[in-house]
Amino acid sequence: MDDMEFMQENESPCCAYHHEHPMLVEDVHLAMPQDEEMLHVSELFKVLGDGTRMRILFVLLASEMCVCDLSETLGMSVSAVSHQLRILRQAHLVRYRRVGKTVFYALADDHVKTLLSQGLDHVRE
Amino acid sequence: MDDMEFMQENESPCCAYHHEHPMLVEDVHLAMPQDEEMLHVSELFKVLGDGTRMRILFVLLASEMCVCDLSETLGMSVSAVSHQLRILRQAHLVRYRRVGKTVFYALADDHVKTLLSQGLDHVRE
DNA sequence: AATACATTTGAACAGTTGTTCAAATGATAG
DNA sequence: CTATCATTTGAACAACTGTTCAAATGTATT
Repeated sequence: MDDMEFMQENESPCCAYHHEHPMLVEDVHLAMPQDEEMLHVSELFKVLGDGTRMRILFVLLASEMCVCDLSETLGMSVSAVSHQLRILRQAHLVRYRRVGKTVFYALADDHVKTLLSQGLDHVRE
Repeated sequence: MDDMEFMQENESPCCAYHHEHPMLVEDVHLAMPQDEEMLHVSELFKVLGDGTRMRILFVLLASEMCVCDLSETLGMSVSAVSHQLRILRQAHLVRYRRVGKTVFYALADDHVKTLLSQGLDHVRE
């Protein structure tokens, strides 16, 4: 019955199991990363969460490539590919180097490879 | 000069480095996962790519929780949380169990924990 | 049954996203 | 400097997404 008292102290009890452990909600808040950091993580995944960008990354996993070859490999316009490369660049998922008029793109680092294979593992599980 | 001949055989050369290795585009296609599989991966990441869903997952990383406590912890309406839980369920990122009127949600498996910490690692790097 | 509770669902709306098309860079060669 | 090539950028548009609100489930209690 002490527990019931505890539960009624809270402003908005919402179910019989509300705050099963009375401090749970507060504890969870303390254990969680900061909101800002979680939002950064979700922004990273949002960039990975597009079919075109994912296909670009898997192409680059196989080989560094210039924009026009990417365009041909994916069967999309150069412009569409370039727009997506911009988003991948901003998320630090790819790096690029310029050689004359041509720009070659590649995966930024091994971290990206890990994310891709993690994703594959999950859907193949 | 043999290389140049090779390059000119291709229908749409697009830059001086087009098909630097003539078979590159074909090779890449062979090395890549099937399109359908890559799209599955991007759908997984798309689900992870939302701030609300990411916060839900980090709460559940700390503790299994009922919908109303999730709602309170996140400062959002029960309805909004439930809509997002549905999406997380469909992606097999969470599981749930019913106890009376209450429904408790938890992370589906350790695979999800790995994805979350991978994401954190990447943004903290 | 009737009521209350916890959650889910559907429709609607504003806000976001990806592609296309046309125009603008940046780089090289003549 | 002009022309050409590879890429980037901006604006516009249709398609999609997340929240809200109201109504509908499902579950236990009386």
